[in-house]
Amino acid sequence: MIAEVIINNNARALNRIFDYKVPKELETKIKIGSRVFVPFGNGKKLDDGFVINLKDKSEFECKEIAGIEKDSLSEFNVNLAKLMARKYFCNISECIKLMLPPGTTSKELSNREKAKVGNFVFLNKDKDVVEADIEAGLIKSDKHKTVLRYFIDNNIEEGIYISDLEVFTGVSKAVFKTIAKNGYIAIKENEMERNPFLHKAYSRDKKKKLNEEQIVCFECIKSQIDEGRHETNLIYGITGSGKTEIYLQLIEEVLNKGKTAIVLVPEISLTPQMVDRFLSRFGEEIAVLHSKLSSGERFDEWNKIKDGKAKIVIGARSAIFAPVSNLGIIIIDEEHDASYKSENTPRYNAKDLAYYIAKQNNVPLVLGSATPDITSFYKAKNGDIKLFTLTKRATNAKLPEVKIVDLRYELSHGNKSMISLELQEAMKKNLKNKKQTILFLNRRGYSTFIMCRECGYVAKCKNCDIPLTYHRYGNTLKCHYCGYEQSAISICPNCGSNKVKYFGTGTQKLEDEVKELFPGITTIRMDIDTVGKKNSYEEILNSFRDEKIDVLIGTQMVVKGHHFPDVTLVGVIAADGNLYQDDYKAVERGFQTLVQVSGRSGRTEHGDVIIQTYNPDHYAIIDSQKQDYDLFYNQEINLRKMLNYPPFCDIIVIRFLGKNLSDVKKVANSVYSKLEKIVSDKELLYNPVPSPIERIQNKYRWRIIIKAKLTNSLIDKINFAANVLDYKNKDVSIIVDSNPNNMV
DNA sequence: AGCACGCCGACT
DNA sequence: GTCGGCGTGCTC
Repeated sequence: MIAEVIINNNARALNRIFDYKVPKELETKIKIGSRVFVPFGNGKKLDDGFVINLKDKSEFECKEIAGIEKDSLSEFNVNLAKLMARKYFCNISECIKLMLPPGTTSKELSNREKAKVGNFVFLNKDKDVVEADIEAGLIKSDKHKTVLRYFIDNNIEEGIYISDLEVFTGVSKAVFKTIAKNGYIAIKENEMERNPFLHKAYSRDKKKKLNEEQIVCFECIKSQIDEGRHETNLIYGITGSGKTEIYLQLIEEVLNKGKTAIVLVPEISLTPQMVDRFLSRFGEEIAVLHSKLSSGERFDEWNKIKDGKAKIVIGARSAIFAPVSNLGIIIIDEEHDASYKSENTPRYNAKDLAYYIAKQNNVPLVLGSATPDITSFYKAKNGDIKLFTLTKRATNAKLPEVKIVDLRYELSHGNKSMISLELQEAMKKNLKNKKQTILFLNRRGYSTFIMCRECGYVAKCKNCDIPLTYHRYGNTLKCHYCGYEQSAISICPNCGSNKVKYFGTGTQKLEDEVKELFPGITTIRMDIDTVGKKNSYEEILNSFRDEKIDVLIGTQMVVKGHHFPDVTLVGVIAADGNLYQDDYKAVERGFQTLVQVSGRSGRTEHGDVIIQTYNPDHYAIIDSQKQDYDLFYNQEINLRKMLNYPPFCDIIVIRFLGKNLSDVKKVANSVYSKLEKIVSDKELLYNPVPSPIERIQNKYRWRIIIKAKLTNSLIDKINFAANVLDYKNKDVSIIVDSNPNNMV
């Protein structure tokens, strides 16, 4: 018996099959999807790999499989990984990794199996004490220090699996015993199953009565569940129209049939409040997968699913790979959200995969949004997916009143502030009524542009082609792409003049301006600079609500989720930022953001929204003022058709990155000339050009764009022309991405 | 990716 | 002489 094995390695050159003999004693155990270790190359160490096929003979002289590991993959997942590798231009092993228990894919794991006995390690002394002892030189062994530092640096409070600790620190169990003897750590057997909800009190919530629109939708999808039939459904319903209640009742149907459910939500809306909603309906039958879980927690959740203890999985994008058995439904909430598309290898789109998985399993896929993805809505209009429209709000709240302020007028009438007179008045009124205000500005920092007015010099990052942003805290200039930092300048490094001026407004300056305009008010700022630590996103929003802070100032982060009953005014400081980007999705995203941020105002009583813009005539702005998605859709889809953008084709971006500009150009041109010879005239191929930001982190970036349906034949052509192995001596990486979120 | 092989220059 | 730089090629 011969096994076809994929080596677990990201190297492009190893993305192919290697044949191995299956030893007699493993013949009954081995199957497609088995994780095995095999001798590979000249190294004495065994590599790990995955069996993707079994056959009788091989044309090669084969080595023998050395052993089989406990983790394995389903045959379904093997096929999914193959399909993904092809469609997303990456290695099969990179796709398989998404489907394995988290934290089990690193190389040194061959002895993991016996280590997985459930021993937990805890820090036994106060962090400060341990830190002080290290500083004082009381702990001499480097290994001891490594282990203790690991606890301190990663803030591990609830203990960690002993096997994980071995892997993460590279220190063996024997050493842990010594450290335990010295009293710094404690090793406890099977102390507990960590449960992220352990300390959470939740109340049981009864199901709500559905209105007529909801019933139509529910019954139709229920019939798909009953009949074991795949169908893609789009629930298009304004905020508060009760989409979640439909999800909950559909899940109940699925559970009654002994099946399981996957619910995908955008990472940012995976909040305790959101999870509470599911918890209070279904109790602890749910597993939650998101980026804030520690590796141990993540591993626990994964096993809860695998063992069938959890029947409902809620998670961000990668939860689509959760190891559920007997799947009954897939739900994707806020389906328009950009986070469903991965911007790292494998650059998969969870929505496409959900469609494939649901179809293969004969279960319904449910998409929900108040502002659906243009492509989804197009498919719904065409009848490819079923459309359900919810127009009635469950609560009686009315939509807020939205006003547009023309910033050109403000400027010409001498108002240099970023806050228009109209917004100032509205804020004044709101403050007087003791209500809360949210100000949205998608630029962080203090000043966003630093220029010498004598010679025109602009302060730019030394690693990227990007102007630096001034941050008042620390008096530094920062690059928002690579994180480069330097101290602020007052004298031009080019001409020596002192006429260096700081232009542009970020959230920090806006906060200052607000405080100046309204002395004595309380403000809180939310952007990457204030949201860093675990949970602090939640903390900021909680203190905004609970401490009744007057004004919340934030970037994109303030747009989503959260009911703030006392917010009756939302101000959008500059709505234009994104509308004219070199990106076909920019306008769609701009519209969605404006509608969503407007939705923060007046959740329980009358609310106002003021949108400031230099382009008051832009349809995205006008339509968001009217909060009219259908109108926006009609204009946008016409434009997409005219310009031949998705959904009428796919946009495939081939990126070339490298330290040496001429090599980057050379490779791009060479790939282009290969493509030129093989693409059909329906596949529009564009010349290699520099990316909008030509250099980031000292790497030059060029790109080729193809506008065409990404068919299997086009995939083959691209794989042929953009083969990295042809150029490996040039040190240029080639990344292929279809329908990316942004084109930078 | 890692590792060996092999072909060159520069040192105890 | 031989140590070690890294370009090339292979892994069932």
